Amino acid sequence: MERNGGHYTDKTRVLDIKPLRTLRPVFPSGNQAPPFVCAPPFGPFPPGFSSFYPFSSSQANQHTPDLNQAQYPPQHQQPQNPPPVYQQQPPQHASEPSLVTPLRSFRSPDVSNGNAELEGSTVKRRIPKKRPIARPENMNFESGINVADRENGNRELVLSVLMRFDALRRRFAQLEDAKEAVSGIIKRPDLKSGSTCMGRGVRTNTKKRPGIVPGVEIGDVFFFRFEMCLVGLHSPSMAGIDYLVVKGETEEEPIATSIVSSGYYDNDEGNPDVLIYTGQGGNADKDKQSSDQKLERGNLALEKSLRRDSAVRVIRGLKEASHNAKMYIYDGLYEIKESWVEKGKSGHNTFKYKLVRAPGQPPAFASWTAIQKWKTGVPSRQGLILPDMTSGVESIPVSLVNEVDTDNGPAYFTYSTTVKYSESFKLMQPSFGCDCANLCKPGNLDCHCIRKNGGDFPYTGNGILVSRKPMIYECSPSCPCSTCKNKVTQMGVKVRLEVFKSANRGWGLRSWDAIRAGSFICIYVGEAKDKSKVQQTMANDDYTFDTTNVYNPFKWNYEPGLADEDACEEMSEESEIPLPLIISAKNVGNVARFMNHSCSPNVFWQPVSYENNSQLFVHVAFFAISHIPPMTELTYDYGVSRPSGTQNGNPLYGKKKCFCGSAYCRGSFG
DNA sequence: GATACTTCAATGCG
DNA sequence: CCGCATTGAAGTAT
Repeated sequence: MERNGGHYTDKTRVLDIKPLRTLRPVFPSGNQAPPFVCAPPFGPFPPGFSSFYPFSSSQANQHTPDLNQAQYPPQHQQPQNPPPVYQQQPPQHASEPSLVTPLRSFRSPDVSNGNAELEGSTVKRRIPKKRPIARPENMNFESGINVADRENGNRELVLSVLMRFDALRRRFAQLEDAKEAVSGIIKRPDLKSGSTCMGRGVRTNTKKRPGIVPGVEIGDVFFFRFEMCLVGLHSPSMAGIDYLVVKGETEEEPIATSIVSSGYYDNDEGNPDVLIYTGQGGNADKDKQSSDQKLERGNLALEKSLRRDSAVRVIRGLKEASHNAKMYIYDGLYEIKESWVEKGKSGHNTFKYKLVRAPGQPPAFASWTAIQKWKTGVPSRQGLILPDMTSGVESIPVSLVNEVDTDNGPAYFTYSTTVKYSESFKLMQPSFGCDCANLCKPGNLDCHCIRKNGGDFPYTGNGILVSRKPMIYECSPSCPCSTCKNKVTQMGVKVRLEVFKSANRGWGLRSWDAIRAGSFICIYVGEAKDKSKVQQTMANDDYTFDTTNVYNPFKWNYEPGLADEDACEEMSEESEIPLPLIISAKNVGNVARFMNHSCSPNVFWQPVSYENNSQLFVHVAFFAISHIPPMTELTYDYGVSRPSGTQNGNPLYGKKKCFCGSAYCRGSFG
């Protein structure tokens, strides 16, 4: 039950800066990509690292020691006056050619080997394929998860399993999308990925148990039933009741461990701590009439749990009214208070169970219901300063909220959704889009834009990024493919965000909506400049994104050893930008300027380029690393600025003290 | 151990 | 945007 706010490392020791463990230059020479060794794919997570921290400000305040802000001013903060005025800037169009001066060129893509190379990028990132064809008989796949950890997990492992599942699922979805409908085999990428992970031992908490599951935290969100199977939260792939047979006084009897409430039956919306749950079975099937439910299996288990006062885990299935997003949120332990039999809609008997949430648990489902109400405006969000700090520039409002002190907003800046390019970014060469008629179909290798991505369509059908890459090429506004899905980062923010005052790190960014792994969040807006032509002091400003920083590499993509197709070669995931780019959001920016640093981030940045008016632009786009529960602060790794030329393999230290609170905190950043 | 059965999934089609 | 049919895999029961 310990959330990250409750357990801080001793910040007085921050001065004693540790070496940055796995830091590597972002442009390593040679083929040094580490072989996959089954470490957690995205930097280790501390066992208690966390997730859902709804209404965190008040809770955090209770537990957070004074972190001596006078001595270590929070990152990112500008002088607080004058009062905030969020002047909006009209969307920038091609009518301002002098401002929209593009980047230097890319070499025309080398389509022959399916790999677009950037000019000025001297390092060829392709890693020679060493793996044999990934067939079960000649594969020697090891999950890297030992027997003990597979039985009883931990936070790090749970997050790792979820990431590996979803990376594989996205890849299967990508492969399916690319096939013609006739030969498409992978109709259910979730099942395919899930059963692959099961078979290869990419799972944890296989020991079934009632109560707490190690590494799974209240408020965790899931988007597929299989995700809950793999981490041992709820093992049936479809059924709603999970149970376990234990020794009773006289004979063996089942007790319930967890239930999924999909909202299929009517739920009492009144009190989020109470759940009336309907037993299983009795439903009409294609060759079966509906019938009375029987006191067996899950129904019997719930009855026995009631007798034994044994609490069950409850997972709430949620459907957001606005769009079709279905998801699950783990809402902790409930006690079964009573049971009865009731006539269902079909006139047959159904079992009913009244469950009441155990006290003392952090809110999860209750927070979600509260957020749904905020969206209607009644009651309004507590601590609201501005309902939309973008003044309508974003299609979805961005709230400005302060629940911790009297600060009424960050310093003045101009909100914009488009990057301003300075004169120094002249394209040396024109660039071309594709000539697809209506939309660019995945798998269509005649599409120039798809070929620039190495033959892969970078996003799944619902706009989720499949893999990290040195560069993503999107279709451009001037491509004729008007309804094309390869324009994800050009369509603006799609999640309901809020800028909030954090307890110890100034303003931060978080989302009212749950965010799926791989979802686009926003781009980094500001004034883009060639760093080599800018004074050093400018580059050191707060509110600056610097692509030349040294970033901690991490593994996010699917593992070729898990995908059962042989064509995959392991590509570098690390970003590759053709010139030292800095983006200053000091005067002009968007929500990205409020995202804080963390050494265990939940967001990564990815270079994305697309052409406009025959000129190529590079953007820094942010995507979710893992599923992010509502109200969890969004953070990315700021990296460490590179001292000019004097690196010599010595560990690099950031200039700012880090307050991310992660057990894997490097101590500094920036 | 094989195999049948159960199951509040997820998708795509009309 | 929906209702419906289709396909589905783990775990349990036989």
